Amino acid sequence: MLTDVNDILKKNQLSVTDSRKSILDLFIHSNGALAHADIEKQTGEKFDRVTVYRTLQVFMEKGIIHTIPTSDNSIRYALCKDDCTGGHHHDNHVHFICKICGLTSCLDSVTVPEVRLPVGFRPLEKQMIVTGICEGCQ
Amino acid sequence: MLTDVNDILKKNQLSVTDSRKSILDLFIHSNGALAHADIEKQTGEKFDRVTVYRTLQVFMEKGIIHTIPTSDNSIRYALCKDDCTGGHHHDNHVHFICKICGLTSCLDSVTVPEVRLPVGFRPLEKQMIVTGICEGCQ
DNA sequence: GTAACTGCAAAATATTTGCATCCTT
DNA sequence: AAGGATGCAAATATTTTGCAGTTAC
Repeated sequence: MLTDVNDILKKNQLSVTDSRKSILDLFIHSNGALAHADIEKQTGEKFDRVTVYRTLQVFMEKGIIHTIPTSDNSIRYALCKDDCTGGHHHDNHVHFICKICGLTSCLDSVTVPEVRLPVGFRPLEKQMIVTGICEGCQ
Repeated sequence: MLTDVNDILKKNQLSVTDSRKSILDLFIHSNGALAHADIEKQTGEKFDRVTVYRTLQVFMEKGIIHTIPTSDNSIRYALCKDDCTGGHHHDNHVHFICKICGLTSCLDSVTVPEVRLPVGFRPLEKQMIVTGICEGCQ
């Protein structure tokens, strides 16, 4: 997996700018998923709120990050693996949300199991979110 | 399962009011999950937006409804089964979202499968959301 | 009658859009 | 130099809060 932000941006035909570098770097060095607010704070509010929105949007379109929906309306974003390109997400891993510290992590080693749907429903993508208590909060 | 709105409200120690009756009735007679906006429209905008917020909140606290998170930030609500009481949700069914018509349904007959998490993660609840094409849109 | 619920107004928050300026290539 | 990205201002949308009047019990 590419870890140099410049390479990742170039590979995705994005011009290399300050905000994109910083935000991408944040994702690479963070061990959990990030909410919009986290990104603003952790970049020291150096970038305009609007820039953060647009950067996240572009990263989503390019398949660099994906969203993790949560039941409390707070969307979080996390890095995709290499095989997610051009908005086609194959993130077949389980997401874990800690009830105590709120840490939202991708359990890359845990694949979402298959399920058998009732007749008439054709599945295309599946997501699984487990909430509980994480390593650090035990 | 109780289907009379008055009974459900009383059983949950809620006073029986117009808005609560109408909104609960909506849930009972709708075959998919509802977003805030759906509820406003389908009640003919008879109730204040704020009342809808507060009603949903109370229904959530009482375990009458639960949320279904979606990746596009649009939370939807659906009726809980009987065994969800006092905010403790045991909705172990899979949720399905149709890519075409947007219908969000609870597949009550499909249970969320077990997964084995890495050491250190203690699971408490799990959710599974499958997106695809529903019966009507095939 | 009293406590709880509603609607209105308004505050607070979140998201989107347009446009002039600046930066990357 | 040209196209794209950013920041600012402002429009729009969403959610929350306070309070006075109304309704359920």
